[in-house]
Amino acid sequence: MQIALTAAVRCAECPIRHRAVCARCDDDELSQLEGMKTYKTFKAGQPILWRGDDLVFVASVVQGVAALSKTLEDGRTQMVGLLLPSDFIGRPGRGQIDFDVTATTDVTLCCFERKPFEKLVDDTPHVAQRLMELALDELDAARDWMLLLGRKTAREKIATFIQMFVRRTHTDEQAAGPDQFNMPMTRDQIANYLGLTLETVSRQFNSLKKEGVISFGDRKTFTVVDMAALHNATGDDADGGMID
Amino acid sequence: MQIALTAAVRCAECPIRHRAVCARCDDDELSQLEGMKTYKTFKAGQPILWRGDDLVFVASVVQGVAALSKTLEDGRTQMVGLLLPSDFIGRPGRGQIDFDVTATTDVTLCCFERKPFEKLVDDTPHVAQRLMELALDELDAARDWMLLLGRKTAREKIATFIQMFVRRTHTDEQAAGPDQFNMPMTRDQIANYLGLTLETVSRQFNSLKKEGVISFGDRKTFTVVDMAALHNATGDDADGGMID
DNA sequence: CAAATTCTTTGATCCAGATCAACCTGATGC
DNA sequence: GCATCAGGTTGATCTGGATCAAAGAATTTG
Repeated sequence: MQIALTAAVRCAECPIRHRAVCARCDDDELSQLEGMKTYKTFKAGQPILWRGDDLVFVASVVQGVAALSKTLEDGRTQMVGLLLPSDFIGRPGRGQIDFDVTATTDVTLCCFERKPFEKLVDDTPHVAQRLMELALDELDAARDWMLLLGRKTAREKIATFIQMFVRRTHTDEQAAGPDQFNMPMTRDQIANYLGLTLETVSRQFNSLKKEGVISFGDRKTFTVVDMAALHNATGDDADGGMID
Repeated sequence: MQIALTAAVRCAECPIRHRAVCARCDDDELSQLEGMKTYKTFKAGQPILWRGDDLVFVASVVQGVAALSKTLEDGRTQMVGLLLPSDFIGRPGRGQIDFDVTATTDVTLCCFERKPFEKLVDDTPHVAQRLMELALDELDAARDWMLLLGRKTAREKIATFIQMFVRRTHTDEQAAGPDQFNMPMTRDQIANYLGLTLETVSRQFNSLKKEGVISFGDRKTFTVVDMAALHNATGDDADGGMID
């Protein structure tokens, strides 16, 4: 889990920091792909990609939240990744994916055809390098999540989730206050991300609220009242394991 | 989780397939690093790297098993990766790691200094590409494990673990029979990998044995008697989600 | 605005797996 | 050979979260 958002620069043509595609949008690599860019939108709940689909497009999330998830034979599912604005779908050399991608909220994607994108990657070493960096970030995040799923209590899972979400969110434009943030996911979706049930998620949220660690007015708007207490509840040690 | 072992070729100089460093050892990229290569061995239980350590070396596992693990403040730990022979430690651009690496059995590593290795990566596009591929394989494996940790029952976890282990192992030289294999990990280590306790691991192993799915003579030697039943017990659907 | 629908909360009960506690078994050393 | 010790098994009990159930909000629809 990374604290710092990458120092990505806003692409001149695009209402989004292309965190994944390009950490230095000012270098204009992506301009080579201008004209091949299309926006697609998906309604909350809609599938974006199914497991096994051919990846015709790669895409940046412009707005909204999407989720990567895996399902067992009998229907139990587990989210294995969250895609927030600036996150990227698609990797060089991978024409298929092994998970479903679903719109968690209404989502806008900025899509590029796979072919020219791969050519760009091949021709531009530092873009390739940047994509490697991002894959490794995802790997780190996945491993943090493995620790959470394997060993944390329900309370610790919720606290970790809130902390992660605030960190990924609170520099964004839509941040309404210091540690206030919008929670665009339902209890059920959060449960799927944390390996819990929705009832347990609800109970733990309310217990953190009762203890004055967080508070929420509107059901979608949270404030972290006591950041230190929240961190304490995560079970992580002091620095939270951040590398960069 | 990948079924197929990569078609890596044995390096002329090295008693190991350099699965990670080089899928085409016959192209001799690694020969550029000859002379910088050192072997290091670690006794079972010994730490290899601590979280936060600077990575002076990158390394291939030649023999034995090592584990990546993460620890909570109060000592609970979770393995977040297994390193079997031919697996690789160290990524281009990452000078530090965010987990501990420990020898699970006695381990031999083939180490290269980080600096010349990174230069090799920079100068050799298809090695860089290969490393990206491997990072993505690890990411896939991590996500499979997230599903396991978050949603599978103890029985399903054990069955999945055995299946994974057989698949990663049974083409190796040391494989004694068709589906017979050596289990170099203790119940405790397996528990740490699966997010269980050692007692539960023991009970589930014995219950699978009682049902005739597996059998074991020596405590370290297992045979999968009924592969179909084993797969059935994993909770995964038919093809197990393999991409390549 | 009422009705329908989708989320959320809250309570009661249950159970898979953790925890606690012996005891067993095989390997290593002296 | 016996002692020690690290791992493994097996049983009894406990408990965190799941499951089942029902009753509130909020939001959407007509």
